[in-house]
Amino acid sequence: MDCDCSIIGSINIISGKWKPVIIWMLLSGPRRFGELHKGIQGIALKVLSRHLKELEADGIINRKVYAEVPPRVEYTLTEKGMSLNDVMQLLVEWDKKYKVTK
Amino acid sequence: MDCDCSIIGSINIISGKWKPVIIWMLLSGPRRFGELHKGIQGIALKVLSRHLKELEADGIINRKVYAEVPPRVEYTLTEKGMSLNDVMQLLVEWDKKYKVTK
DNA sequence: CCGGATCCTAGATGATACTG
DNA sequence: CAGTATCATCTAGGATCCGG
Repeated sequence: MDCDCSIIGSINIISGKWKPVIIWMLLSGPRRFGELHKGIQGIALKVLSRHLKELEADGIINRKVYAEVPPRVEYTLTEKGMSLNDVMQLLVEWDKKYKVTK
Repeated sequence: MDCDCSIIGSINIISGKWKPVIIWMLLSGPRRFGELHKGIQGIALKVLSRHLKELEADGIINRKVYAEVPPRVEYTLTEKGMSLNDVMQLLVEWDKKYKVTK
């Protein structure tokens, strides 16, 4: 293929059962690991952990560790991650328009 | 969850290794089963078949069967499917901007 | 030519217990 | 608190054979 690959690349990044939700939550501000876990109903710790690592590797989010007791880790969106806002908004609008989500 | 679900719904529809490519191909006009199979390098027949059924079930594409010999089946986008054009374009632009696809 | 039916594999997801 | 380790499960994806 040729023209199609550009779509696959971007889709892959937000593909994953929970990645869009993670991004969505971070769009409204920094979140700690525990907050994400609590906010995303039903996600397994392991999955959240791996998704966060993948998103970090893709340059979508930043991971900031505070050397405190108790430990604290905050996740924020990078500029690249922020730019996904448009895409997310469009998807939400599209969903509303066509009542995809029941 | 609540606000997040709207994203999951729309993501799920275009989630799948080849669905974006299928939609992308159909955006430029109707395609026959064989054309899609030939155009999408490396996809298995079964996968293409299932993806098409799912997309049809989701109301994204139409399946038109011609009672001819040899058999002919054409797939076209529904209005709902067409409306994904904006999303796809945005994804492509986003990819270009951030060089996601190598 | 267009797929449906089957079987198979790998990776994604989930639940629980354990560590720095 | 923020994960990792481990085990079980689930599902998408792929290959092949067969029928309309």
